Amino acid sequence: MSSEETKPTDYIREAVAEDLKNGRFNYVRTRLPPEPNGYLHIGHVKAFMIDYLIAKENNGELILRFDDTNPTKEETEFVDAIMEDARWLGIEWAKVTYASDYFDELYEWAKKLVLMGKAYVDDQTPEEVSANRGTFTEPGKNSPYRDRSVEENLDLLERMKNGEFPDGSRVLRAKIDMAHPNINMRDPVMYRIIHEPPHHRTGTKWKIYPMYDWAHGQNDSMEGITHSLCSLEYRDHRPLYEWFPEQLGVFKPRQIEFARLNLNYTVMSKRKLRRLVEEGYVSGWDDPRMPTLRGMRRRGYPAKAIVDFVARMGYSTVATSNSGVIADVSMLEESVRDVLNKTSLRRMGVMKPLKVVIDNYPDDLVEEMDAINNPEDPNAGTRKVPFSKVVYIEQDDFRESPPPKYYRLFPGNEVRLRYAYFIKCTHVVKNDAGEIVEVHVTYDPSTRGGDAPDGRKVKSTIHWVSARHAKEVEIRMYDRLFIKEDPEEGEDGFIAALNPNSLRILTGYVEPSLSSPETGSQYQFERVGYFCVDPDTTPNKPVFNMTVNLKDTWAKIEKKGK
RNA sequence: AGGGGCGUGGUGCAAGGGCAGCACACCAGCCUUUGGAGCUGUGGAUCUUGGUUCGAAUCCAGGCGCCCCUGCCA
Repeated sequence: MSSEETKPTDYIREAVAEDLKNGRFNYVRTRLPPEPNGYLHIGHVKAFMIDYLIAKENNGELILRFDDTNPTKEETEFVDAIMEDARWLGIEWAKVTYASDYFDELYEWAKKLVLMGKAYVDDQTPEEVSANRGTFTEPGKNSPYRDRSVEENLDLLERMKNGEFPDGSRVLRAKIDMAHPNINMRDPVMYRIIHEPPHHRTGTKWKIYPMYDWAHGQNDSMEGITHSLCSLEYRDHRPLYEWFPEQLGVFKPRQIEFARLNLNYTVMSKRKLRRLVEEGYVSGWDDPRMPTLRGMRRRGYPAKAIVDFVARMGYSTVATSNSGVIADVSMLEESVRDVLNKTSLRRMGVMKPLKVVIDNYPDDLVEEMDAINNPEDPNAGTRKVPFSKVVYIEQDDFRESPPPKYYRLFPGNEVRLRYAYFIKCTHVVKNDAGEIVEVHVTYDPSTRGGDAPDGRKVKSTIHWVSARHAKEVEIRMYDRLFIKEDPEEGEDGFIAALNPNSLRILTGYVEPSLSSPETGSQYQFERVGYFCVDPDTTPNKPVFNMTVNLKDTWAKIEKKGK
């Protein structure tokens, strides 16, 4: 119906449609192959969404298959975490499988290859294997064990499997072409020996484990995956991906690659994220500054915003950096604002309080002002906000001597306190250090609610909180984690590029309707930004995370003036 | 250097022989009880050289540039 509903199209969807049309496949099945060794981050979402959507749009199904082929790296805890994050995004799958489910069958297929003379056991040391692989410009050398008899290969492979040989002593290799210009085709390793630790699912049953190229493609085939979507760096593996099922005479899925998603001002590599956590630069994997889904969720990014962002980004085969593309975080932030603007309840909260005394307001009077909960959503209704003689306003909303184009409060100027009254500044009170501690104003009683009966206008409306009704809260203001657009460059460079001000903790005041907020709930603090209630909240002390600020036109003007 | 991939405003994507368009960013204005939201408008791009063609971002050739590949990681 609306233009938003027009189906996005791209070369991947086109390829799938074509395969269906010309009969290469008569159904669609995709797979999500995360390795359970880390938490999901925004970069993963791109792959998750295309796999999910391609299946969904074609009435097909998605299989979530954990790629657990290396017991030295994988942990069960990540299996649950990955599923939880994927569900949060709204991804649905037909079933969950594990590469390890297919270890037996895969082993049979390997023996078949040995029988065909297409695979052999190599006794070279890892160093020899590496040295004999050749270089980009020189061909590799055949292993001296390359032409063993089928019987010997079968026997050795069986004994490898049974744990008769130590780690690293032998591997099973595909027999392809040691002179192939594509290094992946130079007799790639299929199985290596790993005794410890036990596998998280198969325990100590296996002493050999399949390599990615051997396991992944064959698992795709076994599961009847039609479209195996992966990132650009696997382009070079495609000949091998196709070679195995070709030899075996089994079902051949189609692999299609796309550019990975990176964001500027952040790092995405597992290793670097881990360092941030382990060395305490952030509070954990769910630190609101992390590009992990857990971090973004805690920060208050709606799943929909992340999904929208990735959809807006599109798919391509452009490789700007690290097999992918570097998106501008402002696009993500705009998606977040887009969603939150429509859904968030408005509240008033003061981040950096400045005391304002309304000299002509009765000392003990308290009035209840009507405030709109969400101008974007009439159904959200209104609420009462208490008003009294002393209020807090934002320090930024007052200047003793206003710069050009400053419309807010300054001596002699009249502004509106949102939903309350017009006030006019008369004078300020300073402490010994010369800092302004109180601003004195008078109010116009006829402007209750915020409109002047005489029709006069004010150029500015500012937010406020009644001092005696205010609830003190902790406010965590976030900024980008890194000061450099590309902190990835260099090994240690990213630590040096950390933004020292990525977290600032403030003590602010919020209106009483927020005195015991529910963890996870989201609000817009008017004129400031979107905030969500952090799990660190206690009944005594609510903690708010700034999800994203509102666009700040004044800040822009001011910056330009300097 | 060998193989593979890719070059469209600042960023991310469209257009696939026929007026280079969208989103974000940027700039100007309108509107406003959020300097928010919304609305209107401006500026800015086809890596380069040559070829094919009435016509090229698109097809061809050369050049240049960027990304990936020499794990018993995925």
